[in-house]
Amino acid sequence: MPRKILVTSALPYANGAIHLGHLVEYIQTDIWVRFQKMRPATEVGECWYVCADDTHGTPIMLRAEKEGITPEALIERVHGEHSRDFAGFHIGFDNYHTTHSPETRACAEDIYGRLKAAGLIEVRTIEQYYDPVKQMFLPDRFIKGECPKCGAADQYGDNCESCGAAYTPNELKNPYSAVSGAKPELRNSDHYFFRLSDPKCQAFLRRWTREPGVHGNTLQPEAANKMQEWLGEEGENKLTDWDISRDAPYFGFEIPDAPGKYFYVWLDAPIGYMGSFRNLCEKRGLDFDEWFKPDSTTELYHFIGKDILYFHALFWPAELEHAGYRTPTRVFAHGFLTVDGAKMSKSRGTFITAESYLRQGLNPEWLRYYFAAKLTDTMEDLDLNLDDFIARVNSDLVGKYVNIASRSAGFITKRFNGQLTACDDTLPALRAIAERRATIAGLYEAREFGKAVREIMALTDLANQYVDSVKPWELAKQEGREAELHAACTNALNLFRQLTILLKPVLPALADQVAAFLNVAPFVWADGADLLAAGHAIRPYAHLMTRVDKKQIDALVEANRASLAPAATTAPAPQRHAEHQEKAAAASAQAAMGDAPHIAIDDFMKIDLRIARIAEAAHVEGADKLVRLRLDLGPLGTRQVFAGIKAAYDPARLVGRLTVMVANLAPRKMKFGMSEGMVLAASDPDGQTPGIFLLAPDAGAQPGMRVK
RNA sequence: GGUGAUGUAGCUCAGACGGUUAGAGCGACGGAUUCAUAACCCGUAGGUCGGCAGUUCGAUUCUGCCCAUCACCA
Repeated sequence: MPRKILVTSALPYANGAIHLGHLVEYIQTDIWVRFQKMRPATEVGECWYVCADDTHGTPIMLRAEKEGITPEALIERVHGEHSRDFAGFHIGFDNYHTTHSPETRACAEDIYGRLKAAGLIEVRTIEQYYDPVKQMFLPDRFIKGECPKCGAADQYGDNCESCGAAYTPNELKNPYSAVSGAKPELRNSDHYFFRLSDPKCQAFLRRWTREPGVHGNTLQPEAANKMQEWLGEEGENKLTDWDISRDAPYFGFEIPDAPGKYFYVWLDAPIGYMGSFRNLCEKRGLDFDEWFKPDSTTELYHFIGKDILYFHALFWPAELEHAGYRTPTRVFAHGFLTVDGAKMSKSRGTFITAESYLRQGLNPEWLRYYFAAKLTDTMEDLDLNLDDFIARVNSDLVGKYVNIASRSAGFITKRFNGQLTACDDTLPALRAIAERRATIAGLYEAREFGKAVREIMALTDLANQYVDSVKPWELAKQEGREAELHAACTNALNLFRQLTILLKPVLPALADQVAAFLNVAPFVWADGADLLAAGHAIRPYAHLMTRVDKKQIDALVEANRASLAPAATTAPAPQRHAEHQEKAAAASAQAAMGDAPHIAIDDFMKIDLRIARIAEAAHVEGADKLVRLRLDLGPLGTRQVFAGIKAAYDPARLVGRLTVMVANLAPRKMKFGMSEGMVLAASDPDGQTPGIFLLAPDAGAQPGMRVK
């Protein structure tokens, strides 16, 4: 029976631009889907690729408000932007829908209803902070205050970034709303929970996460390990119930039997896959139930980033299972993108948007090829090294692959009227390709694109070696060797055609150009079994791909560096999914509020800042971030201080340095000993610019001097 | 803080159920060539396989600890 395959990529949040980090996933998925679609119909009967914009939640609501438009208008605009960007990179969705759709609403209500009928929905009253000015309940991320453990100011409602303590928002001291700045009030509210802690959910997940499956394990080994951590040991019941409702005002779907309550954005995001597919079914006359009934023989694959494994490997399969639907066949998690070895950074210009890449005139297939060359089936991060990118694309794609056509087509056109002769099917290079085709297909299927590309490039080298061995340019100068020249160039073009078929999942547009140049129909995988017939006429060769110019990359980086300067408010958030967006939106809401209120000089004078000489510095065994310092304050004696600067400073290099410390901070007992003060260091609160920078006085300052 | 993953030539990455000389591509260097938007072909140099300790006849490959990077959870 031919396989029937449904594939999804994670839904991008409708609150920001598509960037290169997103594209890793869409390109990975698209390559896999295009490979499946090239397979013979006897093997893969149908393959559908659906996605949608993730449109709900507080961040969308607040963003729209700030822009002075309705959420609907915002998400419609962003849908247009996202669709344009994806099309630009040849992401071939069969349907790109939105979660704010009748189909997704119907699916969400249906799943909710079935879970409720199964006894897995529970209503509980929870106490939550309410913003009296904004008249809304505040998500944890939108509440800030002082850490109950260490007293650090401006910490989020869930954990302290200063000391790492975890707590609930109710424990924060002097809380304030990150939206309005108002002092929030605790109010009761009924919330709806999905009872993930129910024994049947636990049992199901324990089984599902380890399922071998007909088509392979549901999860990659590393991901399965991760799940073990969340599930805990047998009988440990570590899972807790999941709060799936939010109070009005909220942009989303109102829960059917609960006025004023809305489905939490993360509930309807995965359901958006279903909604998008249901919409496709209506357009194409497909049978939705065949794909989603519990015993469906169709295959369902989700490509996701490793950050959202939690939602796709716990909540989502549990929801589907207990609502009486099929569960995902497999979930494929990939790693994150770094640029030149570091997180994408706006200040360095490596936070590159899809739009800017295309607008600078860079070829999208360069990036598709580069990502393909580095993609594996694991969750490892992937590095876009810009110099490597230039070298790899220029060398592999232009220098090796395209060059084969470029160096042989001219002779065919000029000397043989565009007509080919018979291809030598005993050619070793051709044989090698025939031999490796099945292996390469297996690598595509297994999402080992890097290995597939390496195989294909080795074959490409063989093709160039062949051309070099027959030396068409010499044959061309000799009388009576026309037949040899004709055969050599015909062979080379056949090799080129074969390689193009192998590369088509990665380079779909280029492959279509090649098909047009060779005057044949668009390629499918099975075309690799044939050769071009003698007498077949090709079209004149036009260069297929230009080289990357370093200047283009420099311009791209420059464009992205400049674009964020004007307003932090419109810059896209670094993370893409709702959960993270809340934090990002809260941060920008905070920034928009303006500076903290002034303090009096007396307040400042309370802080006893002193020049200190670092007398000793040592690693703290077992601590991730701390360095133990012994500070010499001259006449004031010495102090032991633990400083969270390990990431940026090697203790050996600190000894002897002068810095500034808070000398009258209350001593604090830490796991590793007493900390009797605090050294001053600068860092970017948003974490966009990495690094910690210790303060240092100008020459002449002496230990113990007061700083004011 | 806990957990999972990663750390191999200048760069990007393979690989090794532990076993004589650790691989590829790019880059560098040398040669050859000129059909091809200087591409291609042949060759050379480059690594104490993150650090320390242990298991072993033998470890880069196994174990432990440490360091660094990434992610998630709390």
